[in-house]
Amino acid sequence: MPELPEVETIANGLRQGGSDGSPSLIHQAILSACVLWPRSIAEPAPSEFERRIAGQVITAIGRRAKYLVMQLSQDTLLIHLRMSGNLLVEPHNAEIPTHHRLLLFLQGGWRLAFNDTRKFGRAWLTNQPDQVLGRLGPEPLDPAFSAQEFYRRLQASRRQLKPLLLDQEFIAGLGNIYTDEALHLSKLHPLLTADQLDETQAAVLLDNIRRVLSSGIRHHGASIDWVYRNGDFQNYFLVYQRDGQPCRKCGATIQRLVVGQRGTHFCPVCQPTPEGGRPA
DNA sequence: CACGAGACCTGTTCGC
DNA sequence: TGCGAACAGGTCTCGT
Repeated sequence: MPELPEVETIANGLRQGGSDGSPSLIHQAILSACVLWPRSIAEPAPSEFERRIAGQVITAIGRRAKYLVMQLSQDTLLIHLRMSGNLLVEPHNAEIPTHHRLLLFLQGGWRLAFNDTRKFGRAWLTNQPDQVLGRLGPEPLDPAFSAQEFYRRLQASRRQLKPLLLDQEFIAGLGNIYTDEALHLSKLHPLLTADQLDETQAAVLLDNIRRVLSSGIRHHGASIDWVYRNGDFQNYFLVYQRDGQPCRKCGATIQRLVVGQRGTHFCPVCQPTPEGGRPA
């Protein structure tokens, strides 16, 4: 489910508290933890995770790329939601749903639950978060990340734009939805290679990456199926999962192809096939 | 270096 | 209705 805007929305919700009366998690103490699916804990071992997190206080909640970052009094708790993860604040004694993988029991009768149907998500409890986050590329919404720097990085690669933008070491936080949307707004075919872009196209692409991410955040993310249903950005998709439907810009039929084993959606008229490329 | 396939998982949807 | 295939917001590892 979650790309950058969805994780940002979740982090904001945990920081601010919910409309259902659930509290902000800032300054809350974690009384105890219960690991329900051991492989959801990347490090340390589940038993040590439970022992070590107990008694720590949540001091800050933020996001880096698609990672939720919870600063605790001694350690940092990192959570990556991967395909189907979600975080929920619930009454501590509520019935435990099937796909809950980790529970953190808090003061005041509440618990933080990590729910993850497909079990791809992971949590790290560490005092060296950079060992997990260190390889990530630039944060796209960071104003210090310049168009010139983005162009320089594109020039250094011969990879196709779609898989390159999904590579978290190249730029951190984009996923399948926002990549397809940003390429469409930029009128760039997903199979163009990075070094084919000129400086102007690079600047336009970065601008549109920021535009779709900001719009996604403004709409509290996208809710496509049963997983995460807080946002409505899905109502504004221009290409993602719109194959067979008319392009909202030109009326041509949106196409789908598979690139790097990911469904890829684009308008064949707005985003013409690159020179020498294979037609879609 | 770049790419493709397979793993990791469960659930929903689609075609016959 | 049943049943298998295809597909899903992500990332890692291995082979070519």
